[in-house]
Amino acid sequence: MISRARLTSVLREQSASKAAMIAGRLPLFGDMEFGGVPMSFDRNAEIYGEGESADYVYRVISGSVRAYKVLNDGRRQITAFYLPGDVFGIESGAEHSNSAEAIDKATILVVRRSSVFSTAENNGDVARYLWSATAAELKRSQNHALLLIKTAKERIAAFLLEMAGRLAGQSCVELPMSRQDIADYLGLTIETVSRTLTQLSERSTIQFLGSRRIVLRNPSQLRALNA
Amino acid sequence: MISRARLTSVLREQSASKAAMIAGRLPLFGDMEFGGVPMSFDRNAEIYGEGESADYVYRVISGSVRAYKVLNDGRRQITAFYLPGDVFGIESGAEHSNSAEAIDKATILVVRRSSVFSTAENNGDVARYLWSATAAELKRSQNHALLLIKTAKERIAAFLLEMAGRLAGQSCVELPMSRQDIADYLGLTIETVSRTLTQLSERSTIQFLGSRRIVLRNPSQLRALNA
DNA sequence: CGGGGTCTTGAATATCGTCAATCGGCGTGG
DNA sequence: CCACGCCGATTGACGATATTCAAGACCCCG
Repeated sequence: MISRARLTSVLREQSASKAAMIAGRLPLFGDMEFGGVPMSFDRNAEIYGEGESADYVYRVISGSVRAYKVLNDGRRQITAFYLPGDVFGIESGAEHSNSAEAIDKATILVVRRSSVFSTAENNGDVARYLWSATAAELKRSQNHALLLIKTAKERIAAFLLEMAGRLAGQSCVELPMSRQDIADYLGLTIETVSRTLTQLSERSTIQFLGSRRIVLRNPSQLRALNA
Repeated sequence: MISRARLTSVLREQSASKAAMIAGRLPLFGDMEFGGVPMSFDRNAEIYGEGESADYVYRVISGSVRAYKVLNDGRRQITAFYLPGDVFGIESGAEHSNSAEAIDKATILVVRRSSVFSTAENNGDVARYLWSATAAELKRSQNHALLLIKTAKERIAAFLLEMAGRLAGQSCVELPMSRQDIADYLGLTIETVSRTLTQLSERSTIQFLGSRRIVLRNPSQLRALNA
């Protein structure tokens, strides 16, 4: 994993030389580009921690990311999974309100917050983007809360449908995250997740091609579960 | 309840005469005022519904409000309670992403969205306020999701502490909402809420002065539960 | 007083969690 | 190339917590 000290120095360097702008031409959102640096994170490497100063904004280039909060006794609630193309880490305040880690080896575009914010001062489109991105997160969060009042079967069904939609799937979904990650996202235990998936497989609603490769044989059956 | 047609006509009238601006002088947020109208809503009256056009922004003057989403089988998740001073109904998109109802007889300041938005175009402070209000909602929503993975006792404790804090309490909290509202906020049943409150009362962590008036006898005990 | 809604309480059940053992894939090293 | 060991996933038996169904108490308002 690349330390935060290293990140700072990389960005300082880049800012001086504008090397990345010349080389990369990577837009942060839409077609808007702010001269960020693509960085590589190892599996399980921390990208930022809850309470840390929110000095950067991120975009997934490849791989996947989990954002989460933890209770003092260790229980973890994953608030979101971010997949290639997703922007995350935008904060209105000074600090990150949750933590983020790479799920697998991931490449993340890292952009200075100040670079985005100062542009937003004069550019209404950028300001609106920041707001609408936050509003979209809010919607997702509220739908996530709605998930957490459902039964285990319903939560799993909703999860599979969400992932199938976002992974722009062929007929087959390749999940990047472990059973523990799924459990912590859905507010269940790893055992309940496993058992429920097994049940769905027995009813041939889904089919396993390895524990993380899943074919949705009967999506409408899943949708029916999706109260 | 005042119908939406009536609301529209009230606001059109007001907009022409500016009567409310002269009479009311009611700021929407901070000291920013946009010429809204105070309106009265009966107990359980709908303020807006999920999916409706988000043409207005609201601020509680007196009384209290619940915002919620429902699953198609009727299960309801209350996403937030709004108390006097709280602003709600701000949307980045065109539609409301949840519904809102008055919990008790409430007076709500209703402001045209277009009036706020057009100001935000030229006024960075207003634009920033809109964004930071959405970001604050996002934080609350994520903490709410964190609530939903806790045990019943922990959820009740967190709820009591939250309400005690927001109701600017003396030693005594006067809850405006029913047990059913609490249950739907915490993802529990009404019976579990009732039983858990009874337990806390038996251990004299709290004391009842009527079913909705509660004294927090031992807040630190509640905080200890608040994992 | 009486009635309707809200709240509480009780007993039985169901769902999910816990604890524990086993399986299975995969990479490493002999 | 095969054996071992590790980590993740599955499965089973049991238990705890919250739900369900049902009855009764309380309280406010007419």
